[in-house]
Amino acid sequence: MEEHRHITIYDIAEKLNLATSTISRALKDHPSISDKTIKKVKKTAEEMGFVPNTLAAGLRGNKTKTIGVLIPTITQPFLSSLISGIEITARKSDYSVVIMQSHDSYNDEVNMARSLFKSRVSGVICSLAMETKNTSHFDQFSANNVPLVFVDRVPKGYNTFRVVIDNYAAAYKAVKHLIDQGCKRIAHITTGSEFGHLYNERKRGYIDAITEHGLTLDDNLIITLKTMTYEEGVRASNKLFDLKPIPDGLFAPGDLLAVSAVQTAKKRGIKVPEDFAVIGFNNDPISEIIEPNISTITHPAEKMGSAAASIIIDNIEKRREDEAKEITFLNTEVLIRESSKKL
Amino acid sequence: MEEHRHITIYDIAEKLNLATSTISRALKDHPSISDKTIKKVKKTAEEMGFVPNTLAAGLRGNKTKTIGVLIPTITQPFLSSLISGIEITARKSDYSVVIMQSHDSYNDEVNMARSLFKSRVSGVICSLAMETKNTSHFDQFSANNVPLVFVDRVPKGYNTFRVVIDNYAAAYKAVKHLIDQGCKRIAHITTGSEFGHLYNERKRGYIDAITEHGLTLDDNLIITLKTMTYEEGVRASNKLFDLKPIPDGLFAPGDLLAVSAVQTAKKRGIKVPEDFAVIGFNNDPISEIIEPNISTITHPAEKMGSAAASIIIDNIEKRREDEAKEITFLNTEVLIRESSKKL
DNA sequence: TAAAATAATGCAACCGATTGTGTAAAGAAA
DNA sequence: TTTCTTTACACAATCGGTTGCATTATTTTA
Repeated sequence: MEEHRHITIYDIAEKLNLATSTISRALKDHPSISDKTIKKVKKTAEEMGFVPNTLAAGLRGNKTKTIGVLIPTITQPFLSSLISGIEITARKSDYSVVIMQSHDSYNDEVNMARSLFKSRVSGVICSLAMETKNTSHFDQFSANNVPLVFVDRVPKGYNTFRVVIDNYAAAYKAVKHLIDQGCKRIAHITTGSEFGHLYNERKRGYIDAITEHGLTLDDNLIITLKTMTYEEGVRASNKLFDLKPIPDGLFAPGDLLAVSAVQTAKKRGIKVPEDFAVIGFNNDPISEIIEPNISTITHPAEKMGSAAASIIIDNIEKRREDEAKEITFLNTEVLIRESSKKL
Repeated sequence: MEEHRHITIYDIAEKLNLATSTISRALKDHPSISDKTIKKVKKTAEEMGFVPNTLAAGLRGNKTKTIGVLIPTITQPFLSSLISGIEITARKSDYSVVIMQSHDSYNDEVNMARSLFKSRVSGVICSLAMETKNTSHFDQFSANNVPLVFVDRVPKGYNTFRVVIDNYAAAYKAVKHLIDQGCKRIAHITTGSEFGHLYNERKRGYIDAITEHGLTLDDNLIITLKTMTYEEGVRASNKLFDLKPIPDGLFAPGDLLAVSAVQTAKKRGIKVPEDFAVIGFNNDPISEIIEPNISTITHPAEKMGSAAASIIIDNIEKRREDEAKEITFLNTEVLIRESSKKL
């Protein structure tokens, strides 16, 4: 295991009595280099164990073939699938993926954005931290022509690419499904977030579905949580089950919450779905394992990651015009399983 | 959103009538620069919006402050927690983390290792692909003094850092616990892997615990699976439940398998833990949500990631001697929950 | 066969920060 | 005041590919 210096194109050039420019071009099949030379150079490079130095190339060309990913956390099924999609797509075009977790902290997000910028990433994919209200820390990317794609948790009124689902429509579909199953008093769990936010959109979908189908909106059936943890879900569920006539349905904007509701119901002897139908959101792995397994809304995490990565790459390679920062909507579907199937 | 060229130390140097070397040193508080100059330089850099170019620094110093992570997939709770630990620790020392997924493919792993090497990562953390028998594709790192840490799925007889748990001991403890609960015919699910592999170590622990406590080893109680999916787990469980006297306990080397067994048991009217006690492995989130919740072995994923990252960083910053490529063992504990509590 | 056109390769600047060495300026000791 | 130290900064090479332009070799056309 002796340490040996990296082989460079200079070494190859010297050995073959050629110029480094020729080596550089030969290695990437430049048309102005003869086939004979190309073959010879590649063979020698191989023999000498040449490994191109990405840094040098990146410095010269000011592009790093690296995508920065800035998300709240990677230990959530949705987000880890998202990254998986990004990574797979990036890799196909030989891009690397660097990950940073904001842990939903605004300050961390700001610092990490800076850090990504410093490392000259070729593009950035971001799902905003919960705390983030202001997105000016992303201006550095736009100002320097670094493609930026927001995914899932996107800012409003910021002119960049966005890859999202239609949260309003998805929520509407979910609630509509419960109504179709005969539910009359449908509860909802949400989180206090400003207008336009994903959870707010879902809430809007819930409200509209209720009112547009002749049901009455009951504020007592809407529980607002600060954090969407399992424990909080249990608290919320208990609150709902303490109501005089308990609700007969629940639209939870996340599967973990749905699970907590189902389990709390079971503990209190409330039958799911007969007495209490539940539909979640995301199609997390757990939703199909729990018993009864949970109806949910599919959330194409991996596809979203893939789409985001494609936008970045196409934009860099200029296969796509970068005039319009369009929004990409991906499809969601109602996945009916046991927890909501009354009929 | 006009595009503006990046500000460099040359720009600062020109503005202040100083040499770039002075700027460079001033920015990092070099002792040979006067405080006055340092202050002036930093202020100007700030004003001009200077962002250091990591690439240039990396090229010059041949170090990138980047840790490459090469793992089978990130969508497994254990591995995403591992990455989380790596990222958090790396970030504290201002290191970036690039992720690649081998998807348990040997070829992908080889290519990705190359790719990481090309991008001159400062260190590599790897959990081996299932397919991987041969680790020569990691020689390039050792040969060039790039610290390499294997985590969890580590190769045998390869002189690098390793961060692992004692799989043998953990399995032994798990089975011992079942025995303590009164189990006599304990089943085990495993996968066909060579000697020294993690699953094999767990199997060894299982076998020794059985034999050393006066129980008889029964080959029919050991099911070997190709892949450790939920569906395969159901198949394995059904096989076990088809035996004349069914086993009265199961040590599953993963929580998903344990869950599949518990649920299959319930479907067949077998009571858990009364008729069939189950203990899993990893302490995946699902294990404490499922009902009955599953006893398991804690697997300190995030700590392992943290430890691995620390080894890399300490090694680079030479805070640690890099002579001995020691093995770091992290603790595991038996987490007793409902699925195994007979007493 | 000379001139023109094309192909193949070389030269050298460049990307931006780092750092060993050299030098001028300022202060201390003689 | 002169000499010796420090202190503070400048010079210039370096990391390793990349690329515009110049030059030489080869082939085609006149």
